[in-house]
Amino acid sequence: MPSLSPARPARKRPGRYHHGDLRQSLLHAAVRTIDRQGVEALTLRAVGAALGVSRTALYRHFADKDTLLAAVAAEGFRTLHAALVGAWNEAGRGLAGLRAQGHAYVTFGTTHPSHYRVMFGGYVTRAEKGSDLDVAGQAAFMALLDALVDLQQHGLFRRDDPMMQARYVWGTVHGITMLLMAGKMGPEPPSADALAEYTVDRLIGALRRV
Amino acid sequence: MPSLSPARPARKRPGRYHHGDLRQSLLHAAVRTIDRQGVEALTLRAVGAALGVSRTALYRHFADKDTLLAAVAAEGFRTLHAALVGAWNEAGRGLAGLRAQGHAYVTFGTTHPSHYRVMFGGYVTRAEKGSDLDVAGQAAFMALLDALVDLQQHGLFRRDDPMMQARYVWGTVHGITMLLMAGKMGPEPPSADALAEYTVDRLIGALRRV
DNA sequence: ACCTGAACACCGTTCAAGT
DNA sequence: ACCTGAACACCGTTCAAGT
Repeated sequence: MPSLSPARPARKRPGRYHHGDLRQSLLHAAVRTIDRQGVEALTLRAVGAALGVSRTALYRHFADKDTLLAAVAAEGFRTLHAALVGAWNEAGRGLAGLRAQGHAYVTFGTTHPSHYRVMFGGYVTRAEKGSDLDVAGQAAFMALLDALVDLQQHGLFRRDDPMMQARYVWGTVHGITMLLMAGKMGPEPPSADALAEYTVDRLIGALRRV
Repeated sequence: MPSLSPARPARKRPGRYHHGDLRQSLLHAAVRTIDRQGVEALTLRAVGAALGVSRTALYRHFADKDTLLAAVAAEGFRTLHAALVGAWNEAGRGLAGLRAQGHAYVTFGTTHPSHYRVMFGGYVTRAEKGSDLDVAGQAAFMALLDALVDLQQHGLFRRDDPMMQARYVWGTVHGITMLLMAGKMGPEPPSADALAEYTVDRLIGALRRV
């Protein structure tokens, strides 16, 4: 599982010419900046400066700012995917597995709000089909879809179109997570856990075999 | 119901000194630009130019760009509020009323994607309590909350915390709307109406009195 | 291959000055 | 009260040049 709050990436030693693994360092530096100051505040100049590298060095590794953000989003989806698969298996699959996925999803969002906003905030405008980002996003979605199919096959969930079920569940946890992060859950918002608990309860009620 | 796609706002007559209702015109010009080119592409310079006015004239009416966007978001919430109240009443309240609200919500988002993104995309960073934006957002939320309380009182919905129910329902339709708008509903996404229909069906199933 | 520094075409915002 | 024009401190991106 890729780390989302990496240790400080190495600065270039002033004398040396090559940085080393600049691409990976650029990614980490961008993530750090976003985590601390938000997506809007991210400037390529600051990223370069944090690594002791010129502001144009980045263009050797990313076509532009959008591509850098796409890489951040892809990393986020990979981490989310790992969290969902882990939750499902560690909870022993079944209804408990889906509950665990629901909690894992909300927790991922609230503990990595900046990553989450890059993933879903529309900052990445060109998500080409087959791209790293596209593949990572699909994989995360599949972790949920697989769980729902499993529940259907065990006769626990209603047997309608699994894709439609997955869209519904994903939309629900996504919306809850977004509103919670945006502070739009009212003046005295419930905790992330309480909200996730209520959400999972209702979701299961909505999809249970009748 | 305030219009979200206003007619072209009047340009200043070159000779004249005063523009007239500049504040309203600025707002309309901003909305037009956002609808056509997205939030990222909105520049104060372009807004001024569209009205035949200097780019700093805006600062007489809005403290800064953030305040302008907050006004756009507030206008969006007022329109959404009107749509939700209208849907509820025109459908004759009850379960049909809630179904209509669900459709109205998704329709509002998909037909005004740019507005929707300003409202929920985190572009407005300072939503002060008691501000125009805050009040408009609360009012829209109340339209949903009122509907749920009504359904509870008629014995149709389970009698748990109405606020929690409202958060859940809002989160669900919000998430569905966002993912649909962002093109994250898969390679062959269902129509907005089909998605809204499925969503409303499941929501009612989740909240029905047992 | 990889990095640099100057340059270009943009931004939001401030401010003294005009009417 | 309302608007202007120049100026300031920023951006992302390009490109010829260096190692």
